Amino acid sequence: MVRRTPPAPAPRETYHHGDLRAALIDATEALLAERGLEGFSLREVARRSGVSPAAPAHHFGDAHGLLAEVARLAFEGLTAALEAGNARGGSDALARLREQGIGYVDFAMRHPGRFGLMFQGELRKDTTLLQAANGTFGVLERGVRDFYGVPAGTPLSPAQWQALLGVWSVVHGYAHLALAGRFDLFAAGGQRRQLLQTVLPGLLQQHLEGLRAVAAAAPDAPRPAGRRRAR
Amino acid sequence: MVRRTPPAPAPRETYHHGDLRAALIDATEALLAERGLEGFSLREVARRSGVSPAAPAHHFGDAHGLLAEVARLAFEGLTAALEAGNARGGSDALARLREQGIGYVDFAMRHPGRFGLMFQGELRKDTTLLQAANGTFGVLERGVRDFYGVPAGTPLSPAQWQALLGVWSVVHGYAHLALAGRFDLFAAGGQRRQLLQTVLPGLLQQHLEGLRAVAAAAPDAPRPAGRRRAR
DNA sequence: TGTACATCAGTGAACGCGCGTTCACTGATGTAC
DNA sequence: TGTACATCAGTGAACGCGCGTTCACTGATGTAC
Repeated sequence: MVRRTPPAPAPRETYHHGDLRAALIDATEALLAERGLEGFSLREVARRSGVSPAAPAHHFGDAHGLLAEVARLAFEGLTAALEAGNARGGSDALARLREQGIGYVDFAMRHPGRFGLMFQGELRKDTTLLQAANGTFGVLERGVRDFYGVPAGTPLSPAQWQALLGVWSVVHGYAHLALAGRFDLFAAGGQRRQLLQTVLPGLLQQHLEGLRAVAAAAPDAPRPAGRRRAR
Repeated sequence: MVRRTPPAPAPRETYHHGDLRAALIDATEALLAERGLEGFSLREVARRSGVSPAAPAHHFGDAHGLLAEVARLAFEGLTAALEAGNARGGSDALARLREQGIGYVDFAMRHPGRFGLMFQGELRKDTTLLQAANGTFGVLERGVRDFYGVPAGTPLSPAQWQALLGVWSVVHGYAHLALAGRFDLFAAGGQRRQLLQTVLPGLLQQHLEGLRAVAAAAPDAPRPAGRRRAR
């Protein structure tokens, strides 16, 4: 919608780019992070990659193809971040879930362009991306199952659904508000990274302890998981 | 980015529209809800309002002016929703905070176009809108102060900051995920409204009870608020 | 109640622009022999 | 090791399109007298 003067394109010495595919993806992520999906354009991405507007077609077909690939990388990356968090949590189920949550927010902060794309745009209708999404959020679900000791296949109780949606909501909301700059009121610039590192873990820990109390009290959640092996 | 054939414009009998200003705002919200900010165009809004592309300029100056007005309404509406929730909560500080949270999510579900606009786009640089945002989220902050019995002016303790960011995150994340269709895995179509009505209150209640426990334990939070008059 | 006229709200054609995509092309790379 | 040639990766001009905004205009409304 808004017009801007394009930044100077980077001239190139060789005819072939070398790694245009990766450059286009990087430029897309940067552009999305700067201007959001409404500021995205294939020509601008080509410009930033120092390449003619027709070049991207050789790698991604069309604009949708490029965005779909960035979205695919987003789900792949978030899945990896959640699984790494889970591993980092060690032998305590609550710690594993907490570290998944920290991984979720950390991924969003490191890849704002990718993260935003997962939750907006028409890519939501793409069935392969829907499957990727299910895979990603399935890691969180397994974390909650792990926490409550509910094996795959067994349906979750209402209180356990509530726990899953709650953990997801709290980390997602934190990430989205932080990226939208809504925490800037409380901490400007460099302080924000510190906010992430100090406030979030405590906040999550507290939230999760609430889940443990519920698990202990609820008749439909047979046992709070306590200490078990990491997956 | 994507081109679509425009829906048939609604023809009009009279030369003057009657209430074009309101019609443009409604059309903008609907368009934002359908296609997001990247699908917004002033011409499409004019088309849907059955009016020539030049007509909106008489009411809003330019495209930015129209979006800014919708954003202003968004902050005004969310402020009202939070305050109504607070009043609905009655004499219990925890209930007041919980009802604020339910109001937050309910507003988002009823006005997806407005809600999205508050957290994306370049309107974030507009200083009057920033003030409106501070006013809106200040209601949440007052709710937390109320809960912990911390008068305005007194700085919040770290644990109380954590509580504020946590409540905000959980309701915001819930709203954003629900609007992004990410809960569709668990509940399709009509069930989603039910999900809102049953899962969210329990989830919030549980989260808030965690905050109460912290308040009772932490030395920097002098007293859990218990029962006090609603503001 | 009627009339002159200022003001307001909308028209529709026109403008220049950036966009996505196409096309015939060309430079560079790699492979078969 | 050298050469012919297919394949690959990028060019740049061109296309048609929808966009936001402008402009001179006109129909409708409301107000002064």
